[in-house]
Amino acid sequence: MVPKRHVIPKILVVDDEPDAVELIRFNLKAAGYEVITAADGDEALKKARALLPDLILLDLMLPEVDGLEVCKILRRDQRVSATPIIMLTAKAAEIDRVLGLELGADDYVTKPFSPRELILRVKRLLRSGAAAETKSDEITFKDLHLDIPRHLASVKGKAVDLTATEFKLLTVLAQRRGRVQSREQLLQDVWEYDNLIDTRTVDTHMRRLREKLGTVAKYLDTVRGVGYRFLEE
Amino acid sequence: MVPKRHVIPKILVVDDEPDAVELIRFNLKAAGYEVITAADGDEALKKARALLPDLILLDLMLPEVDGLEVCKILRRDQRVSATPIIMLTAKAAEIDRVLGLELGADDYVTKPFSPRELILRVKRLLRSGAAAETKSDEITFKDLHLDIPRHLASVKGKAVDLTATEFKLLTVLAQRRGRVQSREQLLQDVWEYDNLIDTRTVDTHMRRLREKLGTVAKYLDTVRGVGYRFLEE
DNA sequence: CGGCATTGTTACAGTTTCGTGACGCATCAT
DNA sequence: ATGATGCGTCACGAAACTGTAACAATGCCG
Repeated sequence: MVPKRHVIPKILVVDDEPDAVELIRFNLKAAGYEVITAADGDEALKKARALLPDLILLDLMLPEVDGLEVCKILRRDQRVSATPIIMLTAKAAEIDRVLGLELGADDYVTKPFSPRELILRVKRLLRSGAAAETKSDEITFKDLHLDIPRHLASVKGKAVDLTATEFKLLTVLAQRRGRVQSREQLLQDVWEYDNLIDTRTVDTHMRRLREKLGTVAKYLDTVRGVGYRFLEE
Repeated sequence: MVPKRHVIPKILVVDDEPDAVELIRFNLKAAGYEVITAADGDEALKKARALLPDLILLDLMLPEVDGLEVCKILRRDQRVSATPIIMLTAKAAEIDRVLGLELGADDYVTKPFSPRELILRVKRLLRSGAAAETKSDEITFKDLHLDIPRHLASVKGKAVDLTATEFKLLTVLAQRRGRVQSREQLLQDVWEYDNLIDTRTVDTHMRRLREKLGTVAKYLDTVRGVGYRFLEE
């Protein structure tokens, strides 16, 4: 499903300005990544498909096929649709425009950027591994399937009837798979701003979820004294 | 936990020209920052690691270990790799600027600079929250791996089940690797303002940690009459 | 070697935290 | 209206965690 990760993360840098490419290459290599480059959209598409990089740094302004187009095409390609993409743009204002187009980049960096900032974003996206997956509007993990826009949950293909709150709680946990969420955090994200709610309420909803989820319940893990998490394995 | 930002941002100024240092110190203090200084590369490295400043002002030309080298070394050190660095350089030459940036500085200022300009850049970097948000959320050292957001500890890749307190204690020690922490200090950082607790409690938790950590236990070092530390080698 | 201070170890009781079932209230379609 | 459904809170018991004290072991000083 998700393309396998390389031991040394492989990063495809797509930019037509040689200076920028070299600066990025230097820093990524120093940070321990393998770097491949492409100077235009066609080359980018070819290399992305052939070499299956773990992450793509994509300049917005490219000759021929521009960055937006490349991004869209990549997102439609099964093999690379899950690969995180960081967009490079010259102007902060462009980000708004890009966001408006909803084309599924995972992060944005405006030029000029500090290498440290870039590396940090790269690290973050690579670490979150499931980056693309968590952004998508469906989540499948083990026996569980969540279709977020349709508000449908199923275990082993069998629909499970969840209330709105239960669904949202499960979604938040599944999207942050592996990471512990405190009750406060969950209240904020699931119940939104309603700080008047008792933290123990979360427990009750967890219980109801567990009850309904059958075999999936064992992935709903309590971390005593901290919060809850959706197990990764 | 992530090393917390100091309430008053602490800035390390590294320069071997006393006049320049004083000028900077005066202006930073006037702007409400705490200032510490180092006159050469070795001192800079030591202080950066021991005092964990929120930002570093680093002169490019230093006796012994020069600024570039210091920058490189700091970037490799997990504890300070996320600390923003501003390079100070006497030469306006573009070459130096690029070199500095490639080595991971976040900004640069050419001498002579106006105090106002310097303060503005300092503020910008501190504000960008870069420091806080980017401090590493995992720690790997020898056989030990700590993933803080996931609340996972593992030794040689095998998960170790730690309670909330144990996890936090270990995290604090690992983050301050090499430095001895007094029991009082640990109580403050791990137990947070709960000064009613007996210092011997720390001992008990250390024991529990050692028991659970197997081969890593040998890095949990007792400094008789002082406290505990996580050994560096 | 002996005495003192400090730390390691063990056991245990008190406390905290969590899962669970029950309850009352609000909403809503019938 | 009324019954069903969802939600938030509460109370209780079980289990896990934590702090402390008491004792053993160790290091340190002369």
